[in-house]
Amino acid sequence: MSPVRNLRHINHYGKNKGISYGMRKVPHSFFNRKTLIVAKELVGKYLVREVDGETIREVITEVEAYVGPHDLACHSSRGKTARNEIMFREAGTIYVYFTYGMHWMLNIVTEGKDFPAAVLIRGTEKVSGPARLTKHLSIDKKLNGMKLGKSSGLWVEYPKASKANRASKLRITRTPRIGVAYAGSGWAEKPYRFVLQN
DNA sequence: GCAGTGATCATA
DNA sequence: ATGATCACTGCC
Repeated sequence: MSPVRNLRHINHYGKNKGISYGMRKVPHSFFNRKTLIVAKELVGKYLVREVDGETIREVITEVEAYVGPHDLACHSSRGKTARNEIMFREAGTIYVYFTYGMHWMLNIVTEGKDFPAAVLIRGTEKVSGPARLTKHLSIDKKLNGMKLGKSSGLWVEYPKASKANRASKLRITRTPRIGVAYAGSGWAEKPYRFVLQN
């Protein structure tokens, strides 16, 4: 059984009624680490959305790291603004912003308070593309500034340790980030996008 | 290949 | 106040 099939099996196991047997919530401390580490480790974990009594639980397949104010592709690279002040908050805070007049982007704040960095969630097993993902999961500005957890109805889970998932090795590839060609000094080319291979 | 669509931000 | 931009998508 391939690693991904193994994860899908676990996903299916805990699916209905919002129950998550064998799953554990990722603590906020998970996000209070270097953004590249957080990004890479988010791939293969489960994004959980609880809204209107329904629970959606899907494997995260694609993310990008925006590593701090020195990163010229990062919103915080030109100082604090009304929009990006969320990025200066504690790790595990949800940063949702609006772009192109119609799309919501989902990010999770990383690293220490007052260090503005985040991971953009770009896709799950069911949907690819950051704007399609937020539409699929009913994510918009109402979540902006909330923390991951029951109160926001959005969090991340991972399978409890077991022989099955300890044996699974995820195949993750790294590429440059999408849509950041404007970023100078080599930041556009940095391989900060992490994708789970099928 | 590019239109759509409007908040956000820099400039003034 | 104004104009350019935009961590995108879908249709041509």
